Amino acid sequence: MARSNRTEYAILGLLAREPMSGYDIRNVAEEQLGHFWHESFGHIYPVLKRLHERGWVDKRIEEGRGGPPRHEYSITDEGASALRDWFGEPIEPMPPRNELLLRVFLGRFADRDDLVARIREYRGVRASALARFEAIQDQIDRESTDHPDHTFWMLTLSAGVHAARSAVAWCDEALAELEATS
Amino acid sequence: MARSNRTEYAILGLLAREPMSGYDIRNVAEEQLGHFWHESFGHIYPVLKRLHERGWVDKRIEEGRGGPPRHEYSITDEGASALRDWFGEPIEPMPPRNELLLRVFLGRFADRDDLVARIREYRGVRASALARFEAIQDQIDRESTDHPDHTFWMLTLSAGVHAARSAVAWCDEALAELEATS
DNA sequence: ACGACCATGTAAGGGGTTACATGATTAG
DNA sequence: CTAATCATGTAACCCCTTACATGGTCGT
Repeated sequence: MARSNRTEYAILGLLAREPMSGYDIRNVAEEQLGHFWHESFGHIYPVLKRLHERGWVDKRIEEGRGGPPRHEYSITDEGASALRDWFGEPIEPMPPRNELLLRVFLGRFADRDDLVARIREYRGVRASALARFEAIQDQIDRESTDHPDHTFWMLTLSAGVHAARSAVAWCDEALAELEATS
Repeated sequence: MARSNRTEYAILGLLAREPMSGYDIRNVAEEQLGHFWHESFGHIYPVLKRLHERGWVDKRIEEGRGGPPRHEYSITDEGASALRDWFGEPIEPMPPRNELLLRVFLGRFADRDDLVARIREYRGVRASALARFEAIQDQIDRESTDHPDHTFWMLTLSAGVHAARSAVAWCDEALAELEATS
């Protein structure tokens, strides 16, 4: 039941870096956390409200700028302390749900061509992710080696590279196997 | 909104292998799909009911055996056809949610020791998974090379091995990095 | 004029987990 | 005697996504 709310801490963490609006949070999440995290508007706004009620974030409203007023949120001391505590807690693993592997496992009931097509699709996605990660690695290394987040960015990128490389390797192995025994 | 119901096909696929009860499905899922898929009782029973109403599975009730009667489900022709169709559909990727990487990304706000502890925990989990997968690979190769599912089992296991190996490699890299700049 | 971007939020609803309720059989 | 296994199912509940509602500004 408890199912700790990971979105709360994701948002809190982003606000620890700099004050932002819900809209900004969404964009930052997409651009910078995109390969390992996701947040949608429909969830961000209610969570932000909750965080505010709890006193973990402050809210400042920018009025008079056409369209709805912008709500800028910033982390409070209480929020920062909650964030620090969170890092101390063990991570409860998510129950796995890998649909590609489910299909492969049940592959006996599939048309061989369908199976191959799915793996090829997946290989394409992962190969282009790999190229993207490597490009960003180069870029960050050229531009911002002294940023306080540098080490952490590089580590998450490296995780992406490792995962994508092994995914591509597995796809190649699987495709070879399935095409050999076609 | 659609959000195709992956549980339906997981269950259907297991019933395609052999007729089973909800209880059996849970056990098979845990033992054989455990490393890439998960199902809980609270979800299996309602889905099974839905599948039956839709005519994708048949139900046979074994009465008089102490405790609640056992419901044995088997796939119908309609169900088998729906399953085959499913393999033809592209896989809609799940939005990613990797809490360890989220924490690493926000690592600037963490105690270094907490971060290291989380990565070590994760490394332990993945390293023991790796050992388990390799043991099962050996076992299957010794015992059931002629099983109709052999190729597919080996492919899912190999995916597990690839993923676990790359996870362990990343952890070692990350730990070295974090301990060097402590 | 039109689309992209800025910006907030609500409503509906599905998918899935956990806890609860119930109870017989079997192995140690 | 007790714990594990067999076996079904419901209720509560949360997390999160998608779709909808609304509208101003800016670039082309």
